[in-house]
Amino acid sequence: MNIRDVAAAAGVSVATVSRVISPKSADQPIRPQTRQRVLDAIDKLGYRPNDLARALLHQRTSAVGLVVPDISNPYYPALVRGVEDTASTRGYRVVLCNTDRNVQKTTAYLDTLVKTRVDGIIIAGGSTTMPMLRDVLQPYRTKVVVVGRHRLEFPSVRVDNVAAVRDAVEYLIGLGHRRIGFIAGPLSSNTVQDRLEGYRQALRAAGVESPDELVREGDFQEQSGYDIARSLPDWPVRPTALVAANDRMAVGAMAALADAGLRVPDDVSLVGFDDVSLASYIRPALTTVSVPTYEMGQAAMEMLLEEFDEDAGGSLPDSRVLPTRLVVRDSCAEVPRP
Amino acid sequence: MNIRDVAAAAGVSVATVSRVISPKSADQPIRPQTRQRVLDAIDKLGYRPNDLARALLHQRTSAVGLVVPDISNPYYPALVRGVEDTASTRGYRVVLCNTDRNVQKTTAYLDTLVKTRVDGIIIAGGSTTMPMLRDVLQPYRTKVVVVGRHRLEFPSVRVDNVAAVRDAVEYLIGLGHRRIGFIAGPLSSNTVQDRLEGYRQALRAAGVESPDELVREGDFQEQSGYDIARSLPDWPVRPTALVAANDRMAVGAMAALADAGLRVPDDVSLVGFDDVSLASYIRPALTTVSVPTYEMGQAAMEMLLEEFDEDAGGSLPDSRVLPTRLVVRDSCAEVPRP
DNA sequence: TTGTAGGCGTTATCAA
DNA sequence: TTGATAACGCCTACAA
Repeated sequence: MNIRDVAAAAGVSVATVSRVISPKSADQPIRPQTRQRVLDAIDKLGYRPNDLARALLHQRTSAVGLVVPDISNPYYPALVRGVEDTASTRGYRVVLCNTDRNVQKTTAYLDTLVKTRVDGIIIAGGSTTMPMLRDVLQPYRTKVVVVGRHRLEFPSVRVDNVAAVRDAVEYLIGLGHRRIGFIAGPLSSNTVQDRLEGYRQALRAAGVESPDELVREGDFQEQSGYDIARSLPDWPVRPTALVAANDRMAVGAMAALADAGLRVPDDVSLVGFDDVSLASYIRPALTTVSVPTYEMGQAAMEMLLEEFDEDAGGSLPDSRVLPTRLVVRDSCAEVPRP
Repeated sequence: MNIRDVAAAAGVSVATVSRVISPKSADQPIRPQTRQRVLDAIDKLGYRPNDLARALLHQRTSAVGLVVPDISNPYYPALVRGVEDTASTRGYRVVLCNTDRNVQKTTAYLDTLVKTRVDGIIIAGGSTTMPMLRDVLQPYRTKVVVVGRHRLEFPSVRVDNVAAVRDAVEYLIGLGHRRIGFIAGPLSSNTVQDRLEGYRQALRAAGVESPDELVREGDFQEQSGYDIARSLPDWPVRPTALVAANDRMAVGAMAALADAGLRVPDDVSLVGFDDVSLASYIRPALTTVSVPTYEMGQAAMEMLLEEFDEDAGGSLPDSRVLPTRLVVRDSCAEVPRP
């Protein structure tokens, strides 16, 4: 079932059929009567032009690769939708890749994406430096946008994690808290490093000590937040407030505190990060840093589109930093006076 | 940058290069020395074979379309991962499509998928009948698997929603509950209809009345669960237990009950559906029906692969019904004795 | 063991 | 206004 079948059925040449189905068929000179014959044939046969052949010819696939660590992580679905919505309205389709932050998988996916000649790739949350990336992509001028801070010289969209956590911690300090714990994600992650830096900056600016015992490394999953907070009664320095590097760990921590008989926020204040949709539905509702995840996906795709236009005379898009916002709900209170 | 460039760089013909890079290059007769020359050239040039051209030739793209209502719905990420993991280990890539249950979008996506000649399509959660589906796909022998109950004659993977909710309600009845409310999703959804049917069956079997006021229609989102449960004190018949058609609404309901000063489970018992990851981390931990979402994605992709093999002499896969399980946590208690 | 050439389905160029 | 044909990049008979 191809253009030749249609041509035969309509009694015209393939060139004529091509002119009818061409995206810019408007300005093609065709006798209305001929066009109709072709359209009828197409309809009767259920013919759909083969975009593979078109792509091969035009050297453009209208496909983009979207590389994320794990779509199961509640942080990513909104980002993916942001990308996908923007892509589809512009006629692009999205190939989804889950790397689990695994170098092997990442390499394999990039390889596939290059082999299928996607027009561009959006890489989100990859903490690995991946020096090979440039090399892999280089011979094929595949456009790239990264989401989050990377040590790579690509256009990027991100948030100011340092400032965001600094604000959150300053808020706690304003409530009188001095012993503030930090539930970090994997310390190898740039994002986590930035959030930790924001935490330290705020404490330093307030002239507050920040002993290392107050910083604990989790893995971004609920259970790690649970485990860390569950041990709180045994900490040498007992914090009156906890800041988690993401909401999943915050939720885990909240469960642990409840199980330990500690009340939030009366005994311990708690701040999360991301503002996933459930944050406002748990009780107490979680005070957290809202990250415009959907908009980040949107922005990333838009930047990729700009890069595509670059060949048509545009310029390389700048990196964009999107704003975060501290959403104050019910999980923080003034420091308890003993 | 193509096979000809490599051939030139290696001083051989394109056929020789092809034999080296061919997936079944093992049984190709090539002088080791020649092969090495080719490999060196490939390496030096950073060449990657063009899968578009291969696909055009072989009439297989190694791509599948995955159509979901909305990846932002916490139900879908695990399913998507199940599909994607299985696909990638078998050398397939996944094109993600979000329809928002919108017929327009769905049609547009299916059109794109057919035009790009994906080998197969997995359709999850589409409540629309879409009679056009058959027609669109027919001329191109695109294989299809649907997830969930559909009025379509495709192989499907699903769970027994009727039995699952029946079990849950029987559990509540066993705890002494008689007035049990049901927070439904959109009643147009087959899934919701089945869950509602399970609810009714259990009540009928126990000889319990189920007045219509006890069934309220939500939209699967947290807020609708919240709104419905928030009005509980005003219900003409006040239930001692609530069953929600999914966890998102259950979580919303739990928040509402807390805000209304009702204790879970002491005043009202609550059961969810899906067992999303946060269900075990809210307090009280949510008793819910566990749905093997990841495995459903896995199964769907496996069935698609079987369909691919069908051309090679296999048989059309049967539909598969995966088991659910009632996960008892802390959100249900015996009916309070007034 | 290696090379030549036709074709996968489409579009663009050139003629008619 | 329409038609013939050469690409796009690859693979696979068939020849050498």
